[in-house]
Amino acid sequence: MARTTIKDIARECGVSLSTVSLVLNNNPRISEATRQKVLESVQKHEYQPNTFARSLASQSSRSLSVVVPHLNNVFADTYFGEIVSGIYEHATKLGYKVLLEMANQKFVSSKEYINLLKTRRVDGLLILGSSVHDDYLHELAATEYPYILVNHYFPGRIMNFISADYIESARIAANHLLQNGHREIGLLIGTTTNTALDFRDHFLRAYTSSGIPDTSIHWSDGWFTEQGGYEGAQWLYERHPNLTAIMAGNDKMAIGAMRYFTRKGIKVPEDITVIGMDDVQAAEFANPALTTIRHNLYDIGCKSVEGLLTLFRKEAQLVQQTLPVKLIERESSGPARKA
Amino acid sequence: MARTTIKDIARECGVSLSTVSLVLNNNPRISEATRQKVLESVQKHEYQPNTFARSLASQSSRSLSVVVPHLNNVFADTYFGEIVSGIYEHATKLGYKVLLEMANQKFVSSKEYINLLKTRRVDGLLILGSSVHDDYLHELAATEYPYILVNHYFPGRIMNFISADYIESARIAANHLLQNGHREIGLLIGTTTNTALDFRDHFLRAYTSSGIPDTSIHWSDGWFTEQGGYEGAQWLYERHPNLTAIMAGNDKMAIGAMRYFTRKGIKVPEDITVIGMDDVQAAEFANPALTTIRHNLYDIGCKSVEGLLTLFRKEAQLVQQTLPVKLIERESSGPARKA
DNA sequence: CGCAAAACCCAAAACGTTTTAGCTTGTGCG
DNA sequence: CGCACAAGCTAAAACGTTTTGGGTTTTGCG
Repeated sequence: MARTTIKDIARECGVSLSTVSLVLNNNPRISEATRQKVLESVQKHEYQPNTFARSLASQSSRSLSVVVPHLNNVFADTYFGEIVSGIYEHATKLGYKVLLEMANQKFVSSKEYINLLKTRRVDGLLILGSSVHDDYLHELAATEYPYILVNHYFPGRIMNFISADYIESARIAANHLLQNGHREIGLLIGTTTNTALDFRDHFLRAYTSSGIPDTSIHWSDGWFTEQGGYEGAQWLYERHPNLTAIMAGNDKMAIGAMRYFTRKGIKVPEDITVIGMDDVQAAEFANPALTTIRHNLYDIGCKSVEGLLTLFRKEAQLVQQTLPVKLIERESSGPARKA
Repeated sequence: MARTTIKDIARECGVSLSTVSLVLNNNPRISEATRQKVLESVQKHEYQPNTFARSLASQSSRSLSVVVPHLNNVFADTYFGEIVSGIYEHATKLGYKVLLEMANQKFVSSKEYINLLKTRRVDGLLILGSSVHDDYLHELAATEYPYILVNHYFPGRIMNFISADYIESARIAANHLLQNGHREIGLLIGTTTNTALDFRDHFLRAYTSSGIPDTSIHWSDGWFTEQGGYEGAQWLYERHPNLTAIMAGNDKMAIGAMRYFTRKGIKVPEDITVIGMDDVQAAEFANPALTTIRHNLYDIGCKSVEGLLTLFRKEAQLVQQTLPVKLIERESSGPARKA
């Protein structure tokens, strides 16, 4: 019942352990004949190298961790889900295993983010949904360990990141709204991420540079959830009933906002335009279908794995990449209603 | 720059490696004095045992794999997401790491499901979203390795599972519809899972045993997605415009169905009732809010981890558990319209 | 044929733990 | 006082690989 080990293969083939190991690692120093012999035996016994022995000896685990934020039911969040899908599929293709981690209190206080790397449990970290308050990231950045901030960044800091272009997103969104005659806008977006802050600033800038006073842009902080969107929309609308459009920081908030308006008997898009961001799958199936800025989260996941690998291979010191975005027009946006 | 190892701790404390190891594993054979001394040194150096050395020596990894089905963007599926959340949080609490796996072609053909266990890469498998066609499961079941089918089962087979009560779900749903006067029902549910088949059979049975002929229940196969729901609703409605209710196999299908009806100008619930199953978060924020049978997926995740542990500890040979469900009435269901 | 260089393979150390049999002490009891 | 036994600790084997310096064989060439 004992597992077949490299030793069994070596014995059967009449070669040394090292030879088998070298074959398994595609080392060119082994002759084709020996290689074949070994591979056959491997096939025959369905031999699988023990990962732990391998990792122990080679000081590398060929795994990476996905670090998600500490939110309720976070894996049910499609924003993270789409990124994780990209990460998983790309990592697997490249022979890497994916571990799950959550950046909760314990993760931070026990410095698990360093320990995972120090113990070589994983070769690198892909950090999702971090916030401006995650100070531990700076400690991580000060080490030599490979990590990447996924769809977040800290302007001016030397940190690895892969992110959608939030500045371009702001421009596109503002243009779309301007072209449709919207002058009084409600901005529904949190303040816990630099991406959101960048978006807000550049959205404002786009409006003011079109000659529209920034007093026309009303802004509400809030969680990036349906609930947050619902409440934010209510807060904004009760104070500014002359709004003709809501621009939300993500699709979930937009969907929450639409829900508020529907409840109130306010029609989207006839009475008010609602625009989201990300283009998660739910956007298409929202009612009405949501106009949004597509961020291709799946692709961001893939690119992040790619970036991590360049760090593994020491092909780069710093990975900083901004990915293109585009407007997806569906049913929830239209011309501003007449006052 | 070398990591501190058990050796360093041993040297500093003037004890042997074994002693340190025993302390770390809470072995009672070590005196309190020595224990304290060692623990202090461990604290001081922020010593972390190397997981791989540990796993290699102890033949156990304290990790488990979540196996999700091979679907596009599967991690963005909130059904799986809620279960994974439960699994992750409960596993972490118990000191287990969580690895991600997808049951794709390669996973099956290369017998990865056995290899993971054989190489002790993980101690057990939690298999989500399996289908009646997943024959590899029977091979797995024939081994001694710990695994659990999550929210799925094979009636009559000796296999470990934890699942919501689909039979009770069928009864509850049927009752709700019967009480609201619905006589012509469209059943929107796949045939790829035994849970779905059980649901369908018992739903039919509940109706026929109320004296309603089974010709009043119209049924459409389909994928468990919004798209599947949309198309299924269309298919059913075009053939049977006298339907007054749609019962969907999950919330996503229900949401897809609602979308179809809204597009068609058919009002939910005034013209037609739509009921989902699972109660994922999107159900609450659907438009209108979806009436559904709550399966508490998060809890199913927790219970699955629990079950796996009883297998690890050999406290049970077989884990088979059915969890309670309940009706959540929201806005999408109501009395049948008058003919 | 002889020799240097190239090709191929191996031995052994290293990776950092767990685990168990057994070795010292110390203790209690007759 | 001597002995049995327990308590506390240790030595050493085991876990299954990778890696590298060096040894042996083969090849090519003069």
